[in-house]
Amino acid sequence: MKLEEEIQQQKFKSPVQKALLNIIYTANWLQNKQVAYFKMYGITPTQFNILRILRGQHPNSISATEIKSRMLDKNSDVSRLLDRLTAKNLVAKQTCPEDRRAFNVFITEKGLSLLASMDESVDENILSLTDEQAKELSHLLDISRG
Amino acid sequence: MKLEEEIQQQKFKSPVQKALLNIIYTANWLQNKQVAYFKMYGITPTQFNILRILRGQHPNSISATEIKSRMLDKNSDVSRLLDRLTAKNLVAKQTCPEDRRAFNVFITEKGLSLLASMDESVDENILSLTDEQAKELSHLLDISRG
DNA sequence: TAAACATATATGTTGCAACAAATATGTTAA
DNA sequence: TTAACATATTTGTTGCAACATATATGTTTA
Repeated sequence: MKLEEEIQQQKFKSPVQKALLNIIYTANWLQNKQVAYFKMYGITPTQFNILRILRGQHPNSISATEIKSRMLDKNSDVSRLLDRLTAKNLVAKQTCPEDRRAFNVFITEKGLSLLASMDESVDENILSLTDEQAKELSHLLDISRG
Repeated sequence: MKLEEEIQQQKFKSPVQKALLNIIYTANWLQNKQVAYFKMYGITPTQFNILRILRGQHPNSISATEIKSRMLDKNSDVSRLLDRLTAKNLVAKQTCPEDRRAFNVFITEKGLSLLASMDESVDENILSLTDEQAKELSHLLDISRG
């Protein structure tokens, strides 16, 4: 279904404005699907993003600042997000001996097995794109951010 | 800057998964820019979306349900969003005589002049795309939602 | 070495978002 | 015509998000 039909608007100021609305519309659509899926596992898409970042480092740990620099939403309140993940025993922290302001954060066994229990291919099955189309889309998005 | 650099991740499971992350990343990036801009006018991007929908109907009015069907985020809590806009006197409601469950919502003069005072071309200047690229991007996004 | 600055993280506050359920009105069909 | 269902919107509740500011530690430089 085209954007025009999804938001019942036939005319746009320009192709660029239409693309902007389309990005936001598509991201909301995606987000809503992801929220529904991740809810079955008791986490949010943002929390999933953090778990996946930490799994990439496993068995090493990284600081909250480094997590933030790798996150999809650079505005996230990492501190309290980690609190919630810690409360669920999905991640753990130790104060960093070299820099006592910082914490080393790592994913727990429980976090790893949560990820393992999830069908992460959902991620790929949500979007109806061929590899070629996906590459072109990523390229245009990269360009669009200047 | 490419997604790889933005989130410091070099490898992805597939081009499709990378495109998914890129959509979310770009939408967050966009959203953060818009929030900053609209804040100068005391509204949020979602509220702006509603005002623009209502301006498109002016001087007619539409119901909350119809507003929702035209919104970018189909999950919005339209009821309370309209409360907030009403409190700011940017929109107004009257109970609909034909269907007393519904309200007719319309934009006020104050709402119209707020929109007029804003430089709405920001919308178009945020994204660095040519018209051709924008069209191709919209097309790929339309496809991706299946 | 002490003051100024930078960095890492936490917290107080306010308001918005999400979910479920309620209310109120309208429509349909036995 | 009344019970069952559908639709339009509101509201209670809970928790998260955003913003500014605080705290604590580390680094630099006069």
